Amino acid sequence: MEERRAGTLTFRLDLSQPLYEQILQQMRQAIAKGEIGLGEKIPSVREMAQSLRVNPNTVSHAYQELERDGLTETRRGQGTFITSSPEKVQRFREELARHMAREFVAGMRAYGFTWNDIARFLQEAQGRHVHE
Amino acid sequence: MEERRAGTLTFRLDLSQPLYEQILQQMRQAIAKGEIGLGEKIPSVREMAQSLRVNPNTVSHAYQELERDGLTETRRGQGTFITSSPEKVQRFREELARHMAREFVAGMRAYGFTWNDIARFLQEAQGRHVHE
DNA sequence: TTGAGTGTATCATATCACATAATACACTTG
DNA sequence: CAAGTGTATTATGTGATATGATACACTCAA
Repeated sequence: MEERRAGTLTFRLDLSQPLYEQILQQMRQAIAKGEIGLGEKIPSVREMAQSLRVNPNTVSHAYQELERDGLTETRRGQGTFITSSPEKVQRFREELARHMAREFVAGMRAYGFTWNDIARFLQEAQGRHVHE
Repeated sequence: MEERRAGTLTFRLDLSQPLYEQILQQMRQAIAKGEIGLGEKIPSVREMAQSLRVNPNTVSHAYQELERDGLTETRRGQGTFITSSPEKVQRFREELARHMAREFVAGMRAYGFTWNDIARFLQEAQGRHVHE
């Protein structure tokens, strides 16, 4: 429920999930939405840890996952930077979306829902948002 | 990866999730799909534990969640039975589907995907299944 | 060259969820 | 009464997570 700022980013952390997972996901979302520019430097592990009031190891864990995602590059002695390759971000977004969609459809089918059911509940869920 | 049988049911358990969660989900799915008849008795805690080669406490944990779902009724000294109310099963299915759809749409939007994106990836995911 | 700031690695410690094991209790039925 | 129900309790063990304290290799500006 509480907001914590780190540079231009804002984080919401709670106890429902591992901290490093929450940091990781919110960083992924910020990158995917272009809220951090390509090639931009993100706060250092120690800075981020202090801003979020979290242990540096926890931030480091999240940063290492980001690099495995291909979303960041770390330069020893310099810091961690968003990848300057739009293709890598795009690839991440597509793989993620495909994964989420597959999981959702498979999950619904495991409970016996047909494609028509799925479409119906999605329409209902969409109603809660502005159509873009 | 391994299949374990308990009465008419078949379970697949691994180490990727808590055991009680896997038992719970697969029971929910069996009930939602009508693979267990309304009012039917399900294996006792000890039976199920032996069939699945799992601790009775673990099975008990799953059974108690099932009752919280409104999917089963427990009669002390007799056993655990699927609810005989079709409405309760229907209600569970609807609430579950609504929840899954909302979570999915919200998750996709958190990464900046529009409704058109969502529809596109869903079509792609659907292609992996038979249209019913 | 030095010092401050990078990411990273390694200990130790603590907590929590999960699973198991062993018992025990209240209840129902044959 | 005996066997089979679900449930509760206590103890033990394990793994993931988080913290804290240090240390190391690297880069860059002063």
